[in-house]
Amino acid sequence: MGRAPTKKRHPRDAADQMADECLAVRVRLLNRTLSAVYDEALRPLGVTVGQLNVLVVVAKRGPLSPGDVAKRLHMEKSTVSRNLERMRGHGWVTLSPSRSGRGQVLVIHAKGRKLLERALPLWEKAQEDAEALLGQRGAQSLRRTADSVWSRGGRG
Amino acid sequence: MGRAPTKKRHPRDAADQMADECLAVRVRLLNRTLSAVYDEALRPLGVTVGQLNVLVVVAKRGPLSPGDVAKRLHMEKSTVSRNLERMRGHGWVTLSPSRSGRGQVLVIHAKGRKLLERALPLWEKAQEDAEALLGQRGAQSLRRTADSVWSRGGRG
DNA sequence: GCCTTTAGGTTGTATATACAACCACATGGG
DNA sequence: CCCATGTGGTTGTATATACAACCTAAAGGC
Repeated sequence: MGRAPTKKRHPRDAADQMADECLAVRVRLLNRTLSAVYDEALRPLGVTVGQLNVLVVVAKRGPLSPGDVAKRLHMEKSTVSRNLERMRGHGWVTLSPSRSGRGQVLVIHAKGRKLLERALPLWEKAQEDAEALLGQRGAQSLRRTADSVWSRGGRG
Repeated sequence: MGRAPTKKRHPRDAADQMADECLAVRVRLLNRTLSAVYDEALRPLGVTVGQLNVLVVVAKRGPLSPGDVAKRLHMEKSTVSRNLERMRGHGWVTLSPSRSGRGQVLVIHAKGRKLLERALPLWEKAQEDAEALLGQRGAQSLRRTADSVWSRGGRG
């Protein structure tokens, strides 16, 4: 057994290949890193960047259903359901049964709008930090890429 | 200067600005989307892409401590601790007290190497799908950006 | 008008993640 | 030697996420 057995000739080890190329490990790293930047900035307001993003959708798209939020953000309906549960607890949004047909409607509340206003400067700071971290090009490309995935999946 | 009406009022709503520019909502979207692609592909093996990524680090970097894994992947030590707990349960790695000094050492097991081998083709399929989703340029830029963040943070 | 189908939401379970508090022990000072 | 300190890991708690199972009520078929 002095020498490397024939099997030894993997052009590259599975581990090497995944480490060098895997897109998942990279997007997950960026997710952790950037989410931490925003969450830290927003902490004084007691809101997370994920919740803020949902709030933005509700604010912009007027009365809409939880299912619509899920579609727009490509999230599981159960995830949205539980996020909204917390947000309703804070009084940022209300959920009421739809008058017309089935389903329910979300509406942003005064408290929610207030939060958006107060969050803006903190968000801007985080956004700057994030941009510095990614670099102009990285940031721009991230936006372009995400927006393309978005429209394919039907951001509408 | 020309004319665009004096935007005396909110130049743009807070919600509009965040929706149009926020990097966090975008990286989070990509994370959900890509992780789903890989997790679905890997499901037959009962491993998640996050676990696979940790396993790759252990495989490549030989015996190393949980803390080293955390540093390398920019994860919380507690997160790593619990991920490893599950992976140890599957027998993919072992954790033993370090002979020299303090701390512990992780080693990949035969089962773990086997898993890497079996995962490779499934991972390749997922990687192709992911690349198709992002586009060549998006994928390349994601790799470049993540790798730069990585080295700054000290991937070494 | 009933009954079946199905869409929209919630609940159960599990992983991933992070912050804070804690614990255990190796190390270093005296 | 023994104690003080600091590092590495685990545990407690909370959010984010997803899949599967379930529930309820609207829609449709007949």
